[in-house]
Amino acid sequence: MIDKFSVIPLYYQLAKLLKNQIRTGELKPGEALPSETELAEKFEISRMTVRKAIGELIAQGMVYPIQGKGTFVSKPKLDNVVFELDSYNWQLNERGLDWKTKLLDAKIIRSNPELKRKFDLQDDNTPFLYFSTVLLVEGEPLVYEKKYTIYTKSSPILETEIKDPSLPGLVSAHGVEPMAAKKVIQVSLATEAEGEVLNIPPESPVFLLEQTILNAEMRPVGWSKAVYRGDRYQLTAFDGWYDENEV
Amino acid sequence: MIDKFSVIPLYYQLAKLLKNQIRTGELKPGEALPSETELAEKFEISRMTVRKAIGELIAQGMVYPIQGKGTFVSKPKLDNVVFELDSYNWQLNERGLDWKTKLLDAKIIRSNPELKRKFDLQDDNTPFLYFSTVLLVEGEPLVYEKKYTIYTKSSPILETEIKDPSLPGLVSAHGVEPMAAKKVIQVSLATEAEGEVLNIPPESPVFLLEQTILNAEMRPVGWSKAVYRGDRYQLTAFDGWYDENEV
DNA sequence: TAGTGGTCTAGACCACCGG
DNA sequence: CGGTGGTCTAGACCACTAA
Repeated sequence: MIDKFSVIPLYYQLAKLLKNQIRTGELKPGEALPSETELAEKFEISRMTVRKAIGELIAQGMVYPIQGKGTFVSKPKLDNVVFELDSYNWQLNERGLDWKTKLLDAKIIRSNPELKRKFDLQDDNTPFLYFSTVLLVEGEPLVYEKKYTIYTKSSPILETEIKDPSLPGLVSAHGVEPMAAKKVIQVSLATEAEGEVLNIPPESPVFLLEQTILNAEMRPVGWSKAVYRGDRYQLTAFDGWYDENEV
Repeated sequence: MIDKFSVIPLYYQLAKLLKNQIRTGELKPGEALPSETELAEKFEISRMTVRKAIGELIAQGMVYPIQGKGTFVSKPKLDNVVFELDSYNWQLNERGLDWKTKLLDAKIIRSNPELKRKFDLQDDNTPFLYFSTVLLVEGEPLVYEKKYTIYTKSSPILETEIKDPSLPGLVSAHGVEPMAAKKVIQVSLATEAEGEVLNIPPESPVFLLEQTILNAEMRPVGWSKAVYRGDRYQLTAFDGWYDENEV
């Protein structure tokens, strides 16, 4: 079952073997795997190698260990709700589509109550750098985004800031290293202005993506609100036990 | 720096130490970690223990190894787009909220073109089990769902099928073990009927979650379409480097 | 050639669980 | 108490990289 002279690592062979047993139902959810010692003896490999193999399964959530009892097969938990924003965005470069980010506006603005709240600030005079952009794919507007960062430098707006229009890029262009990001997606209806920019009727359903960039101290240093056309974007999730090398 | 007599595992102490160095900027993105041998000598622990510590960082995406060169600090990739469906759903049991799933309809139906397509079927006579439910939280309707599974058993609809109204639960109640699930989220506007069930005006923005359950052979065995109230649900994502024990 | 990470071994002791 | 997984060691050989 395991080829000790193969170039494929032993732990990898064993992991694949166990995964197959689980996927075919030879090992059913709730059942225990053979103990590490048993597996080591059966395949004539060291226990550490067995542990590395089982570690792979644990990392993938297919089994869970209980100290003093054994390692058990989990049920596929299909109630996971981890989604990826399916869009042209990720495939833009891969697909070779014609896309560009068009700059609509860029200016320095004073604080306002909403920004004060979003950035968790006390004073009222913090200047912000404001950008608004549209993502055009094949000439069609798909995303309308308004971005705000704290304006620390007193230098003029630079070319480089416009070249990387992503919010993390914008923040780091200002010398602040982004360390974390929080995003919230909601549904909404396009306003008149948004509809005009995105070339869709007002009241059309859209995704609303609010993004907050945090620095190492977990303080907000960037914030943006993006409107995604509902007719062009969707979120997808795929969960379960399957062999990545097969699918 | 590392307490060899602590109850805390050495690999865990070392992992935490390295994480801190990265988060504080002592080790910057692109820089190499000390080699495994160096770390082992410096802290007077075995190389295998060092490797286990670094393995944690690799799993978290904070560093990446290159054979023959070293292990390097990655940049925080904040363009990740992995969202969790934030809802009362997960907190229902934890929060002790009053919730229940109300069964609106349950019957056996014949195939139709849409189901034929979704289940990738040839013949036209496959019977389906159809359920429609509403999730009520604190008496308020939040989710309206229509579920379909292939009706294999000729037995009547059982109590147990109604007790676990989740789609995977429904499928497994029919003797088919669900192994994978595909979900797609879109935005939409509530229809007249949906608005009535959810107690919102028609044309309100809603999340539309389409779910397909697959068996071990990756064939569809369950399908559902759920309407989530847009004013009560949102998706959230949090990416970056932070210590899970601090946040 | 020297240094790196990748794999593997054959032990050891421990904490935990069940009978 | 014996069996389980959790940690740790001190070696070994390998493939890969760079000088």
